[in-house]
Amino acid sequence: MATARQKESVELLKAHGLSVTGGRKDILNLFLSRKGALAHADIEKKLGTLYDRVTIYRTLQSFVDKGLIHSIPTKDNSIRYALCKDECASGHHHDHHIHFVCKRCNHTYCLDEVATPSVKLPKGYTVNQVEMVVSGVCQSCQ
Amino acid sequence: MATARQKESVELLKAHGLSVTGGRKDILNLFLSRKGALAHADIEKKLGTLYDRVTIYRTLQSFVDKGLIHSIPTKDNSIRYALCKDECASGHHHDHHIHFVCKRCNHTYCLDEVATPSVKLPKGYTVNQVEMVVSGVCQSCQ
DNA sequence: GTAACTGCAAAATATTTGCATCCTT
DNA sequence: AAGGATGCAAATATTTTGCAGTTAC
Repeated sequence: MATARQKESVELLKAHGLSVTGGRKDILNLFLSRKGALAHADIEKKLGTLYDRVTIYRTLQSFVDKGLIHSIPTKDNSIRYALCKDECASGHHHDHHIHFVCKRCNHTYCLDEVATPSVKLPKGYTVNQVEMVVSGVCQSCQ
Repeated sequence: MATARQKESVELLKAHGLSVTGGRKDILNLFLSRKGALAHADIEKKLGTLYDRVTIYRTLQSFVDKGLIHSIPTKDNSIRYALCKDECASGHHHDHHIHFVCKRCNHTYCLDEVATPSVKLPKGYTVNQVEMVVSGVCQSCQ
């Protein structure tokens, strides 16, 4: 299992044009193992002092640039990131799914099975991207 | 005009249980005059050194607490605030409208006339609040 | 071997807290 | 007069930048 994940993360990194290093594997594994979004602070907490805080910043930025993860808008000044699905190309994020934030456990999930509903805007607006964040109580916390 | 707005802001503050001070009137007037959302940094820029940065933080927090403004989730760690409509009670925000962020001018608007579409979540999720942020090009920037 | 990644130090920025003073009610 | 708002100083936290050493390819 751990080995399978190791292989998966290496493949993912390569597929996105990122060189494979220990830090990147570890951080990517966090995303792969934990089905949910992670903020910079979460990653720092999980990995302890294994890597420098700066490295985590730069790693997350590279991941976003190469389309491996996407950021989720929040109301609390702590951007959360989640793995992209295959449709996300480098620098071109298609977040067609909605995000769910649980008020109890504070986890953020990508609900890939729920598509973003379409919106009709007033005349004159060009729509480029739609973000939807739903908050409430998740399955595990009911 | 300026007088009318003065009166309006005083009324609004009182109606929300906030004591009326110069700083609060000035900050609220910014929201009333500029039809769009403001981040902390915007306010600081507009008001110069008139008020301490700390005062702006605390003022915005009071406004949110009392239901005068609401925060809009962003992807860039700079929370933006916008005036609430009447439905927003103290500590109880009903943001039934969607938000629009223009990629050109970077302004954020509340599109009050566009209701948030309803979403159907998988079994087990309780929906509490729905946030929708659309990015694209606004009317003025077309 | 070269380009890219990393850690460390430090700068720049953002946010919070405590306290004394002043203002609103 | 009393409670709350403000300014200032300072503590904390967050993010960015530069550079030298190391590593992936």
